[in-house]
Amino acid sequence: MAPQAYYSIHPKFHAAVDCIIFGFEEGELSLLLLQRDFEPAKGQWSLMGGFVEEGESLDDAARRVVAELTGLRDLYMRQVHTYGDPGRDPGERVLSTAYYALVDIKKYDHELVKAHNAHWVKLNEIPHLIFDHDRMVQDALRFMRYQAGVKPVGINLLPEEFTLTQLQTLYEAIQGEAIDKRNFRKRIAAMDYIEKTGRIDKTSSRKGAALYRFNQDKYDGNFKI
Amino acid sequence: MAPQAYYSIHPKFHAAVDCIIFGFEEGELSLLLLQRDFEPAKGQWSLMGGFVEEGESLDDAARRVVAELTGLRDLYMRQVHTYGDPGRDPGERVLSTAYYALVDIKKYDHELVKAHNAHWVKLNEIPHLIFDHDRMVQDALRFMRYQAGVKPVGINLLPEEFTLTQLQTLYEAIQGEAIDKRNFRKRIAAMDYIEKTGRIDKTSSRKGAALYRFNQDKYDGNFKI
DNA sequence: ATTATAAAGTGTAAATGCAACACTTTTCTG
DNA sequence: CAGAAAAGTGTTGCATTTACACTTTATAAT
Repeated sequence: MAPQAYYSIHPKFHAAVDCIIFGFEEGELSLLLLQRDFEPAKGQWSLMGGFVEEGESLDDAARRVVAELTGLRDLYMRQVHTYGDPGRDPGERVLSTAYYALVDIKKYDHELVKAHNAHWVKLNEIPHLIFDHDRMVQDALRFMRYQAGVKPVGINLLPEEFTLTQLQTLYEAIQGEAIDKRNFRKRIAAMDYIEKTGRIDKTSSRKGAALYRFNQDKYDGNFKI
Repeated sequence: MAPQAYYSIHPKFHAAVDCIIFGFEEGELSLLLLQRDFEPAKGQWSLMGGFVEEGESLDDAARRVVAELTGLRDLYMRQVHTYGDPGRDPGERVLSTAYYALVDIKKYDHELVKAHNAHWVKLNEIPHLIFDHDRMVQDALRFMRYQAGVKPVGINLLPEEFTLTQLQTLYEAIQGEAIDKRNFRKRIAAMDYIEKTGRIDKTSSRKGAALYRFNQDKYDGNFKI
């Protein structure tokens, strides 16, 4: 039996990635969703997705797809799950791998987003999405929440410098419940990898709030030895 | 543009599942691994895997593949991750989704396992595996450990009735560290869904140890209001 | 029959971590 | 200069977790 025969008796499938793109604004989490002006499912809402190309890894495909919509590279992205039920895409059979991405909502490319007819939609205002995208969003949200409870991934949703109030509001949005300010600041103070920059943000209060930044090196250092 | 054209300009890929099959014996976790007497990579060690067929979901493919090797159905299985780097399979490009399965090591079909040249290998004696299967095992182990810390999935590795010593030894194997007996039993006592059967196991002690069983209904009930 | 053995089974006290809680400071605006 | 609006700051009680050692029971050996 020729070496290739081992593979060729088996079917092949389209492979896609679908991206759950999280942003944070006005104290709430939002997703960047497409109001599709293209087939299939034209007119309906969906996640941003795309097919995996030859020679492209799944991770690369997900990064490309997010960059096509937002113009942003080097985002924090994680694979969530792969959805493979026959019939999940009513057109042809497609295996789709969901990724979530965290973006600083101040930074995306507005032109690209407009060109794709995409919109930031607050978490509790999300419309029904096509195919199994609703479930993808649920799974991604659960996974992102879990990860945010374990490591400081949420910081990817904020600008490089942020106030403690912003950070707290973010974590309240992620967890979906209020956090005590003093307990929160105590916890942050114990994280030496969240450090004061010395700069002051005057945009949101008269008194001004200290700006902080995430120090990746110090964070990595906590796990050595 | 014909509806199909949307899909057909994109490449298709082989889709496989690879299964990390956990068992528990002699106080240690083991994996059921193949010593391959077939191509590709004949002679090397690998996970049990198989291609996804037409009309078959990923979950179904994983269940089928595990059943082909063990004869067991209705196992506790969870998707871990999908591996899609080009070149991860040196033959042709294959996207592979890893699943872990938990089996009661007393119950598998010895004939089938022998026919596949598969062997139970203790976790700390696992040889190098082909392709990216080493990484799959690491990812599956981490995920299984996490899940075992959150819900009582480990019970799927034990017979239906088990002693508290067996259960403790299992959790020590999963966590990789010793647990205090009195604290462990206190915690179990607080779980009303782990209940005494009234039967006694005399095989491992002169005194005899009470047998317990997992009550799925009571467990589910704990989450209703 | 007695004793030795081997695992099962059992409670308390200290320490740590987590949650609850309210007022002062600062600066700008009117 | 008075008021507003957000930033910033410690302590105490409660709950959870950890540390820790002896008794009980049935069988096997003598």
